[in-house]
Amino acid sequence: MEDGTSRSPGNCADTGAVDGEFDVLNWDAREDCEVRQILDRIADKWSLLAIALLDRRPLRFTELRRAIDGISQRMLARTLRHLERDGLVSRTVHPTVPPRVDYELTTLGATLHETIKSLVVWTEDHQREIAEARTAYDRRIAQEQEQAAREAAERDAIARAVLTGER
Amino acid sequence: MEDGTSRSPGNCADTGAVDGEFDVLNWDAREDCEVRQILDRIADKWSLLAIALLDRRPLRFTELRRAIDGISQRMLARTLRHLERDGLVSRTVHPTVPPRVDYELTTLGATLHETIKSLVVWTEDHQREIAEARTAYDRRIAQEQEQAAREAAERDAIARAVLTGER
DNA sequence: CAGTATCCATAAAGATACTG
DNA sequence: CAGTATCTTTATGGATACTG
Repeated sequence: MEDGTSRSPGNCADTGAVDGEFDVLNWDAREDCEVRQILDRIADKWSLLAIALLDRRPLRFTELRRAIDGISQRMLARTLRHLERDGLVSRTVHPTVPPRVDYELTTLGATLHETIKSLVVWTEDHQREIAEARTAYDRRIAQEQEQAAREAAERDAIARAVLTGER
Repeated sequence: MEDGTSRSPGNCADTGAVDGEFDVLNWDAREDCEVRQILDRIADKWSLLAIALLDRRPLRFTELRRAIDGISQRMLARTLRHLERDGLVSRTVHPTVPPRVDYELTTLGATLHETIKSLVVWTEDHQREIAEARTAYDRRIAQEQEQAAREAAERDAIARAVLTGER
């Protein structure tokens, strides 16, 4: 069996009313902070997709597996157990033959989905901008490398010329 | 040098106006979908924190390193390059001695921060609920295991009794 | 069907050392 | 200071076998 988050409890949001300016660099500073742990969990690649998909209707294990392209059986099981443990997803076993297990968002999970959705919507809205930024960046890097190569070649040529002259 | 996202372009949001019900399981189904790739990037553990921290003011490399507890130099450099490539963060080199490099959110990055913030706020708001859910889950699992152990012991006892009787 | 358990190959993250 | 290069460790994914 694999373990989940069994490290130190480490709650860090108990700083009370401190200086607002310094709080900035402190709000989720410590790694063992509970908020950081939760964020790591829900901002996870697979968790995000699972929650997004479960919003519409309950889904079975295999339905999720098919819907989330690229996830392994192991990772899906793991992700679902984590989400269940955090109270975001409920697992319902129907005592039928063959067995049927439905996963669905809890009330808590549904509230999370709202913010997740805004993230997805943002991504869709700015997809093109990001693609353009990437293209521009890659082009710039390529140009810089070419430039560096040219300069290196030039230095080489000068060095060779000097050596030839000295000879 | 490490490469970034250089796989197939794979845009999948071009399905136009299809059946809304089926679109659900298709909206980010394919792994090489551009939206999926962007989500994986921005929903990343470190990216999230970097963007959250950069919202307040520009920060230097080392400031970020100190502010994001637990991040390695390598991962910070990597994360920042990714964010820069995606046009979310700008990198400004000041030609001073010692060198000074400022990172700050771009306009695009600032819009993303809005949704990231809602995620962080959600986490803070529901931190306690999640903690309770975890405790309840862990307790339930422990009880189930105890129960299973008891049943196994009982079966053992019965089996032994039968064997004794047969003997 | 819905998993868990295990072994293995690979990829990502971490630690460390070194450079402009 | 702001990184890159390199090596090590850990996490993840794939395949397979096995339960209830």
